Amino acid sequence: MLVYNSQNHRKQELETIEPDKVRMYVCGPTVYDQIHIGNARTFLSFDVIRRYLMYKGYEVTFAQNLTDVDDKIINRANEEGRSAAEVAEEYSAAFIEQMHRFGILDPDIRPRATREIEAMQEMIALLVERGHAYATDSGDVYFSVRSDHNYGVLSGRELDQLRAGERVEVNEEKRDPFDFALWKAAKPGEPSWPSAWGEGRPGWHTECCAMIHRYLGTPIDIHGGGQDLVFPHHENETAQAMCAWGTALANTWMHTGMLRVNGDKMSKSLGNFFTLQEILDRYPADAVRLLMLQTHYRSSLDFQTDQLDGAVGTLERLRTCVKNLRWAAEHAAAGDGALSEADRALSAAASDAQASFVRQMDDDFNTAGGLAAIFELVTVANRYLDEVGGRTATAVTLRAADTLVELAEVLGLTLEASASELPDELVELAHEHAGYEGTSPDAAAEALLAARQQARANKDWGTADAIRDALTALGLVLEDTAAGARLRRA
RNA sequence: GGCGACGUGGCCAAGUGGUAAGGCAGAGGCCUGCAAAGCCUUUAUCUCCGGUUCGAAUCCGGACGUCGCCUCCA
Repeated sequence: MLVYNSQNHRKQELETIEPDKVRMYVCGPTVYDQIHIGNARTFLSFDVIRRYLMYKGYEVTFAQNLTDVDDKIINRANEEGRSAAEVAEEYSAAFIEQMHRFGILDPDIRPRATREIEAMQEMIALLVERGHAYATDSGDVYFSVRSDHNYGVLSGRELDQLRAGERVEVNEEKRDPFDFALWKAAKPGEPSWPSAWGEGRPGWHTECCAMIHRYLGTPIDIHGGGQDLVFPHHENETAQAMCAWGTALANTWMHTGMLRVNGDKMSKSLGNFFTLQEILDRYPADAVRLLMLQTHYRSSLDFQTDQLDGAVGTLERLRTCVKNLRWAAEHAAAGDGALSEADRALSAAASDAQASFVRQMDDDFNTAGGLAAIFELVTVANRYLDEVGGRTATAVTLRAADTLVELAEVLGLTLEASASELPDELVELAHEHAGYEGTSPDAAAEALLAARQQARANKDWGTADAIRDALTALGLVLEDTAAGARLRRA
């Protein structure tokens, strides 16, 4: 399978360090606020990438950090008059909760910066020892970009070019304006840890690097993040790894495209800033997922809320198709076992969908193409149900349903909810309309459907519609199919 | 100023050399007592110009336009 490596701008055959194993790391959030849908898009992309690698049979070890000590956290804590640890804890929990809501699989390893101080200090000490970092009188430790002749390899930048149009941060202690902090001396009241360079805390670029080294070993197969992290974050990470351990940090760098909202860059000043929580409060997680996956992960994604309304219906179409297939298989008239031409066509379509899905996803995780493969099977399946009526071939029909469910699952989309129970109100309703005397909602439903069928047979449309309207009021949809009437949740 | 991405039907979006996937929305039709679900039909030569080629949305050059990064933003 081909994977685009943003370090050399090429799609390359994925060759893992260990056979059939993938070690991957994706930069997690700085936990100072609710994450927004731009963050969510990145995490979703890597969730699907991970799921697909597993689907292909790789044993994936996935690590993602929580940056729980940082300027932004400290600022927020100061504004709110509480400790940085409290702020970090609140938003760490919120992040994990929202990831669960969004259907993102938990990482195998979720290190937190504040618990990895020792590993970071070891790395910093090594960099100082090798002449790639230096401590200042203030107690900061900086990485010396000029000491690394490879600096810029990831982002394709050169220090001197950067300098041309760049305003320079005034800091007389730095040897070069682009030197970045590995360790920051603590100011009063800030969280800090003792070190050889005095009380302080780690710099952002240092965290990921040290955690990767400790938990996954370097190099890893895939390192991911948003495109905006290429420079300076990932550039700095790879520079540290190379200088500290003499190894690349990652063989493949993957970066997701930025998300915009209704045509504009998402920003608080424009008022188009959405948190994941807000969106998931308004729309089903799978609809958001479906919409995002219709765009390739490397493209910028214009997030439009009116498209989201459409995605809700699209998702329903997928689920309805699976339900209809299952229903048809259950209610199929017994046949002689021979497959008709239509049966064989459906069977072939299921195979084709599977093959096409893999072909698309093998090409740098083309989820839009993968979805197209799924929809093509949906269309064929619906046509099949339309044509054969009640004479479906059970095995073939179930296989089509299974294929849809399986492929969608690779994308993290759930097409079949666990069977939900019918509401108790049906009993009362059945008593009223059908003279039902029992207590089982299921039996009540059957009685109601039977009563309505009788009314329809008598052309008593008023009664038939009254029953259907009452069911609708309970959130149930009644559908008349070739094989009889059926109930489903709205 | 430097680095990079992109410009495909009303909207979104796949597609990197052989005559344009898919989704949403719209229109017409079919099925239905009416619905629901679904089916069928219907809308593009790919920003523009030039070049390479038997042949380009796809390669090269140019123009116009949009966007991202270069500020510890996924």
